[in-house]
Amino acid sequence: MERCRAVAGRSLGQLATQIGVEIPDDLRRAKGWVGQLVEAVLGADAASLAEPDFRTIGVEMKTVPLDFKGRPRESTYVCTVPLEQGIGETWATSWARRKLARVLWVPVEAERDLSLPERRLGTPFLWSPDPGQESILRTDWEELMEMVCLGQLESITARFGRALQIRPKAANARTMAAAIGPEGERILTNPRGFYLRPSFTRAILQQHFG
Amino acid sequence: MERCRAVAGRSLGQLATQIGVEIPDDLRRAKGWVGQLVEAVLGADAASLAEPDFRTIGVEMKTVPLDFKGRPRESTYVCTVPLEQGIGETWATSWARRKLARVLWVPVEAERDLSLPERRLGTPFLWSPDPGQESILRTDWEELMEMVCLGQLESITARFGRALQIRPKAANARTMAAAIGPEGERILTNPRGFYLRPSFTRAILQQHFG
DNA sequence: GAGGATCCATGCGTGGATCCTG
DNA sequence: CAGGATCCACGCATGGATCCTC
Repeated sequence: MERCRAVAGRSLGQLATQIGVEIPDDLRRAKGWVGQLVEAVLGADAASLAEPDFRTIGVEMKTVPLDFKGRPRESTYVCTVPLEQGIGETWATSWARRKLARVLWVPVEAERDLSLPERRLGTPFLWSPDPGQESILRTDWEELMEMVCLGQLESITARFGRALQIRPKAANARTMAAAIGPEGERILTNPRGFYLRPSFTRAILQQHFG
Repeated sequence: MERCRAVAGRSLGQLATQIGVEIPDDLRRAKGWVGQLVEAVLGADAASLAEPDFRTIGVEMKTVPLDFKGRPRESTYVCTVPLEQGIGETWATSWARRKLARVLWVPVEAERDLSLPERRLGTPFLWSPDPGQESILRTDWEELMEMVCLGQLESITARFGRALQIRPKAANARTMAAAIGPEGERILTNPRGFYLRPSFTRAILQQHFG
């Protein structure tokens, strides 16, 4: 948290210079660049720094791109959807719940007309779902995973789920992974991920910053 | 087979120059180099050439390093041992049998005092196990896999098996994979591979070249 | 605006085998 | 000598997310 206070208000340009990484022209070919930069600066795993590993303290870091009004511009990727192994799982044991149990949110300016180097970080903060939020997440997860397990994956769209949605997550639409089909058979389909809707993330930010 | 005739007798130096790859000083840091060179020259998968894929004709290629008397200097790696998934398998359905069903053997000079560029290829030839060889392989495989499935993997040494043996196959001894333990529990152990003993490979060469 | 599609970095497993010490 | 240990290349999956059309 000390390191978090130290980065609040700094620009991506300053941070990139500080750790000596090159800044891409834009994010089209480097979509995860901001997240990886911030991980490195804060000393998470992905950086090969001799710093404490966030996993060892059970904290997941997520950057959240903000528009000029401070609202999330994008959904937040959570984890991949278990397309075949989901049958024995429950919300309590799920990968999604573990990922969302303790999140370090890092707000980042992300208006398109703001160049990458001049975009600044907000103040990072730790969050865990309150009972109401956890209940919504659990309900969404259970409804979606029930469909997945019953072979109804193909009829799931991103419109399902109040807070948690399922969307494609792959290099491209030709990428295939095994899943359960309508008759219980094995089918090949595009890999999917769980994502948090911007409206949900927005509520978290409002809850914290008032 | 036409391409095979064309490479017989050529040196590794000639072949490397032909396809424009650099020759390492020795094989210590490039153990698979010879195999990958020959694959590329013959137009197998691994080469990104627009040539027929050996997999499409069901042929596995193996280089075999020879001493000055024409005897194999090393064992031949076949495939990894299924440490957890072996229970439902039989020799008939096994990965090892598929790999060994049709092999293109490529003899290569490999005396240590022969420099890499001057080592020459012998004449490659296609081989499939004859009934006697298949019987030996099947027996070895069945005995070894029975031990693996019964949780006796840790007591298997490279001394087991007439033709097919099990030895470590990993980056190093710290690499771990899941396997079945003595009480049927899940244990972590070093990954293993199936290998053909040099004596078996030697018999194949004698059978072919007389 | 948001659903569907896509992009890069990196770790891990497989496939190519040979090294090396008791 | 050969059993046990190791090394590189490369593909694929995961983790970091944003792009890009309706």
